[in-house]
Amino acid sequence: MPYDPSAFPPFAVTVDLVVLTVRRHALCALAVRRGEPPFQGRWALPGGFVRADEDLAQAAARELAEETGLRVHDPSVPAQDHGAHLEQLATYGDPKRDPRMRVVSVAHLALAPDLPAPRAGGDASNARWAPVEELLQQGGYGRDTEPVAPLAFDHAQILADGVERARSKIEYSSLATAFCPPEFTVGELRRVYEAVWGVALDPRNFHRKVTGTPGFLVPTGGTTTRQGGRPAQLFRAGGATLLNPPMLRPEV
Amino acid sequence: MPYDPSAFPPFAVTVDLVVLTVRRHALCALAVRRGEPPFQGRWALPGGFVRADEDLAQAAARELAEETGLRVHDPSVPAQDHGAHLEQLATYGDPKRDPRMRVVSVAHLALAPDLPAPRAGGDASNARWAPVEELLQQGGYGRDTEPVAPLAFDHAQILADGVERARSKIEYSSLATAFCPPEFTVGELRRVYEAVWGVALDPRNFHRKVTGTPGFLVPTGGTTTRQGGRPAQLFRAGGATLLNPPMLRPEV
DNA sequence: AGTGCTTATCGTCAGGCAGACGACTATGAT
DNA sequence: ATCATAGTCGTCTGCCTGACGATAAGCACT
Repeated sequence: MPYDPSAFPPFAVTVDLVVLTVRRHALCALAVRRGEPPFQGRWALPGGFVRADEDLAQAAARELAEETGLRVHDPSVPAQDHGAHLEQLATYGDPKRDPRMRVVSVAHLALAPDLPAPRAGGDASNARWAPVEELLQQGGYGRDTEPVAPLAFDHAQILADGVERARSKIEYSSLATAFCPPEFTVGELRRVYEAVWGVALDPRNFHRKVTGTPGFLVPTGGTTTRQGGRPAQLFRAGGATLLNPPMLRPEV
Repeated sequence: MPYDPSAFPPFAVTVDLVVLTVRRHALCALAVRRGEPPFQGRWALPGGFVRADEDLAQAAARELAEETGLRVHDPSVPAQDHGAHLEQLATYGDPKRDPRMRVVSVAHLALAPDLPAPRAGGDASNARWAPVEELLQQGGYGRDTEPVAPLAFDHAQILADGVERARSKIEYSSLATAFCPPEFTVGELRRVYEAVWGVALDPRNFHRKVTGTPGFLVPTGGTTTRQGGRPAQLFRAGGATLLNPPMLRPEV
């Protein structure tokens, strides 16, 4: 069968981003306000079309930089100590997910430390960090007792999948450190787990677990007192990327 | 910005399938021989274009049925006791992955019990089950001391990702039962783990683990002796889909 | 300076689970 | 009858976790 362009239907391919961070003890996602139909005025995940000469990961990294200014952390650059974690999440291709045309969206998951105010192409009022609980509740009320419309398209599903991926992945990997600044304390790391999982963890057992896992944390020698209380040792993420045995998420 | 078809480049979207099964104590994948360029005559993963009105999962299920005759197991049909497991794996979209045009492929992972001879549109010589080791070794020799060409396109990467997904997912889920017939013994299930992981497991500890996990296995009352030796109890997969604590994969 | 509050860090103890492995059972093959 | 094969039940030891007591070292008061 020779190459026949009419043998397959054309698709538009986009990348959508679930960008997560931890702010004020809550897991938050980046949302942008749609300026055009469909779903005009509603909140959505950031994203855009994949360009003709671009890999999917490149497109996701480009969109992430455009929306947040974040560079993606590249393991091949050892000196580069900052930058977000970015990974492919899943692909969504329901024929009716975009009323305009057939769009297949390759969703990506990005994890970032707490950032300054977001920018969406320079317009701050059209982008915000919102607690994922608030974005996922359908037709409820947000923090300001302001009615919240569901996310545009199937973005609520994408966000839920991204949050679930993050929740499960910090169990068995060092991914939680992606939410932390380059140097952090055990308590700050514990608060990341608590925010992402929405549970309280025993500080003593947590401390034993993370400091007792070889290669997970590397002490930098410094201490800090930015949390109040007794000064805490500062750490950097160690080379170990897998956590074995995993951190156990408490039952329910 | 109004809707402008020229604002985004057109893509072809395909689904590719990593269909895994366990045959003769080895993890095998379904491969089909390409009948046309590019990569004519080389082995590849089964797959095809997504149709205009089709969801991605529907397209994958359709391709799976066309290649193997397998129906996908639908949890909403309780009486249906056979059928493959099918899940989305990842999406591959390098601009040069197909020399003809820009193709984004949404790979899916399917797990099936040992099947009769494969069929590829009725032509058996163009489809086969091959041990994944054989398909993944680059330019080596297969079981018949016959030189093996690498898989077409980026299918070696896709297969490797699918195998890795299967290997890790049987740790913490009941997915290994998808490789078994509807009724199976503890030993048969253990041989699945051994084939997928490529290790030997202690039969006594394995038996204790799987029979001691509530809801994982349900005895059917019958016994069988198809493996030789003492007759073994027959089980069906229980309702538990998550295995907690997980089955531990031995080190290295 | 002292008191109280906060957070960090170290220790102890009991229970659960996994790895190693012995022992016994029930079939088919010779 | 004996052996080979596979299945099933126990035992023991070590590791890890959850629960929680105790101490350390800062800050904000008075």
